[in-house]
Amino acid sequence: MSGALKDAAIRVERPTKTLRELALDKVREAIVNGYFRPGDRLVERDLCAQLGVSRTVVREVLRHLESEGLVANLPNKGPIVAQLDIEEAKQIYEIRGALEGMAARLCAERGSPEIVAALEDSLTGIRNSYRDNDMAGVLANTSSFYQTLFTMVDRHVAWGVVNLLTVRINHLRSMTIKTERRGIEGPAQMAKIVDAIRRGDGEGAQRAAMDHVAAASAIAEAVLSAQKPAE
Amino acid sequence: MSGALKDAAIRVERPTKTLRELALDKVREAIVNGYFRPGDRLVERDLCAQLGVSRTVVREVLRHLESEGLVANLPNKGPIVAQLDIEEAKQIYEIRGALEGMAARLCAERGSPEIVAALEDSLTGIRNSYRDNDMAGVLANTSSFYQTLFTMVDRHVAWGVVNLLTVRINHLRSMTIKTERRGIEGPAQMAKIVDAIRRGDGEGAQRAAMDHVAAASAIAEAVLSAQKPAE
DNA sequence: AATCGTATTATGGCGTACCAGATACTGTAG
DNA sequence: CTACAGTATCTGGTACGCCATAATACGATT
Repeated sequence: MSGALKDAAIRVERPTKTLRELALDKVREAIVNGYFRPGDRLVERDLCAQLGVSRTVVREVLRHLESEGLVANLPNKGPIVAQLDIEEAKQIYEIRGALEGMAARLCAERGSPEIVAALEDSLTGIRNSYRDNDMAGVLANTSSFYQTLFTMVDRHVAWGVVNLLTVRINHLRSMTIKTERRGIEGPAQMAKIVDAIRRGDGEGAQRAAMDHVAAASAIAEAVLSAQKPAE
Repeated sequence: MSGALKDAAIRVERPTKTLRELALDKVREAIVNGYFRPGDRLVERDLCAQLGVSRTVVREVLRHLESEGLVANLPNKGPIVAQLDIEEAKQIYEIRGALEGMAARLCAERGSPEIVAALEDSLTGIRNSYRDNDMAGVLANTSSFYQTLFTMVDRHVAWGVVNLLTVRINHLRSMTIKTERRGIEGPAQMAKIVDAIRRGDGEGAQRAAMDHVAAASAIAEAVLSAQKPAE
């Protein structure tokens, strides 16, 4: 074990990203940023030109995004950017609630001060970002908040699932955090989670986490249904 | 709307499975059936020959399986069949517990007799399959039991997540159901879920579902740790 | 003989060209 | 103005080739 760690420390960390991974990130970014809009067709050969890579790479990227749920494939028509159905979004929030609630409960039952400290770090990061109007910072710190929630109790698989689902609602997230009062209520709800964890109150931590997600879900639903008629 | 339905009814249901999907199913089957063992290298050109398709297709299939977690990609080495780590398996069972518990609770709160009827159908199917020693039937009926649990309350996304995770532990499942007494205890636990749903007892249904998964997890852990030294 | 450097091989990563089938568009003839 | 045929577009799929890298085998030098 310690030997393996020593090796890992010495290992020359060559950024051996394959072209495919780079392209994957680019396209995913383009989708979540809204450069490609939901319903847009993703023409393989056009993507080749825009990305400067071959069809082989583009096709693999499209397959990957398809299995992530960001891209849908119409038979004999080709891939399009997946539409985010409001029903689906609600389900994704519900699942996140279940899993984040579970993780919060586990954190509370673990009763480790490091967890509380790490969570509070992220939380002050969120507050500062809100104060500076740095929305990217809010997202990043929120993400790291949940990451510690999951990984401090070694729930990497659940964290992976949450991430997988989150990319599908990413542009929703960037809209909900801009909502009025979210800069106050969001951190307050998260502080409740941290408080319950500090008290070792598993039940309360779970409920607080689920409440927080439920609030986000409600905002997302409002945003989405307000936006729907405009399309 | 009715026009669309009529069209759908008339539509000639051509099995428009693309070659890629066929190959995907074949390889996935081969992995979960144990034809490819965990740790085996999956050499692209060999797979081309065995499947009778081109490298492009094989590569897309490998990417897909990679994002399903069935295949791992070693940098500069290539794809291998993913090893199922015991820790990961436990986490998968835990997530299933959370989601299936959620679905069971929703079913109970819905209070619809159709749900109970459908679940009992699957349950008798499981009992009959156990009686006939038809293990494939057990798996199929168990799957349909959970499918109704999720889809009758329109939780298709959660059902997708559960399916995604389940393929990774599929060979575990086929071992746990063969365990002694599982033919009695398994259906009994599931009957408890159905009972709670019939009573409209959401809390009880959730707990029963989580108990059932926990039991499966414990058996899987025993099987896996007994098997580990042999490797 | 041991070690170091080099050639070979296996394999994945990537690109290009080509064909078939489906679909959407377009222009022409009746 | 309509119907039909032809055409362009696009994906699905295949074949082939090139390059980079890792591992292994082999040979040369000290």
